[in-house]
Amino acid sequence: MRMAKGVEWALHTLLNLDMIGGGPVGSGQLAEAHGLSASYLNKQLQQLARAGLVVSVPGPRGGFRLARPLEAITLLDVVEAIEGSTQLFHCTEIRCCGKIGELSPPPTDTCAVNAAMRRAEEAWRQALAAQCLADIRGELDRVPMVRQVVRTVLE
Amino acid sequence: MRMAKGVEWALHTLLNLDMIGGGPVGSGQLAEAHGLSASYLNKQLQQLARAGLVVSVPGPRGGFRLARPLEAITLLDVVEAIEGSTQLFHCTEIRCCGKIGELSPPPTDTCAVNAAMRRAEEAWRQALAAQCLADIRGELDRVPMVRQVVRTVLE
DNA sequence: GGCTTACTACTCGGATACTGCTTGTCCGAGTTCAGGGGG
DNA sequence: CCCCCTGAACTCGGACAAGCAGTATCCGAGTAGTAAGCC
Repeated sequence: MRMAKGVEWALHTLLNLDMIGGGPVGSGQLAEAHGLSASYLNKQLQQLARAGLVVSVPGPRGGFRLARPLEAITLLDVVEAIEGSTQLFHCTEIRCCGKIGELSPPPTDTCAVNAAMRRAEEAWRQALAAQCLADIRGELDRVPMVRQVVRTVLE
Repeated sequence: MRMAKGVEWALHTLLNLDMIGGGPVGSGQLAEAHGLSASYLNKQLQQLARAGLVVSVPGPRGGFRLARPLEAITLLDVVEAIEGSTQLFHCTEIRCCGKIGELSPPPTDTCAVNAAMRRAEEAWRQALAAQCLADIRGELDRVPMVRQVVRTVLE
């Protein structure tokens, strides 16, 4: 049970896009900034574009730019954009299978195991939604040099 | 990012082991109760045994039985026993790679992105640790028939 | 009749294949820009 | 001198492989129970 590596890539890339300002930046440059695979990062950026977090500009001098300020992008937005779903536990209703399932009456309520796992996941989702990327940028700005470095690398 | 199916199997099996009472039950019977693969369920039970949630009894009339009451087994115990780790996000320190990494000074603090994800996961872990299997059994007992069915199936 | 002993059947336990998803790569569609030619 | 047209280069976008963790299976090690043989 590991989160896709693309989430980490997307988070850092979104932060970089914010520091550079408004102009679109190509996936090649963004990948080079952190030594990533350009094609694969491009794939993740397409996911972000579909989710409405970035907008893609085709053609030369094109690339990706933020669709909205970091204050309006939560960790949950990014995780859902990349992973597609934040549901960790998938109930297969095994309580209805096998000998126990045959002898038991068809259940009317939701599975208690499923409900308990859902409660825990909801706490995770809320914690993800409570943190926006602007908060992380705030921590990054404690070292003032990083902003300078990003602008130098991405021109 | 899906939780392993074995977690669901383990949770239902632990609940069944509690309803049956004290005697050890073989993985074959436990699997048949929910129409699962006996060999694979056995593998999960071994993980639970290593984690100290159940004790294994070898030989004929052997099997598995609970190592402690359901009040002392949390959802976190089960998830960690099966998954091995509850760390979803793995920071690969890409901030130190590529052009940005070369130009930036070696960081002293922990990655801000990593810290934010850890905070969210901690909320999940706490929600898992706050729920014990006895709570789930309490919900199951609302339908009094299930206890009867389990005892009939597992003899 | 009671004890010992060998055997059998049944269980866990770990080593061994298979499957699906994450990861990674490649090439085509579309667009902007530049340069040359014509009016 | 200005406008139009053609070409090229660069970008995104989706289709196509490789690697790995989760899934599933099988067979061997060990033990309790049983039944036969012996004292």
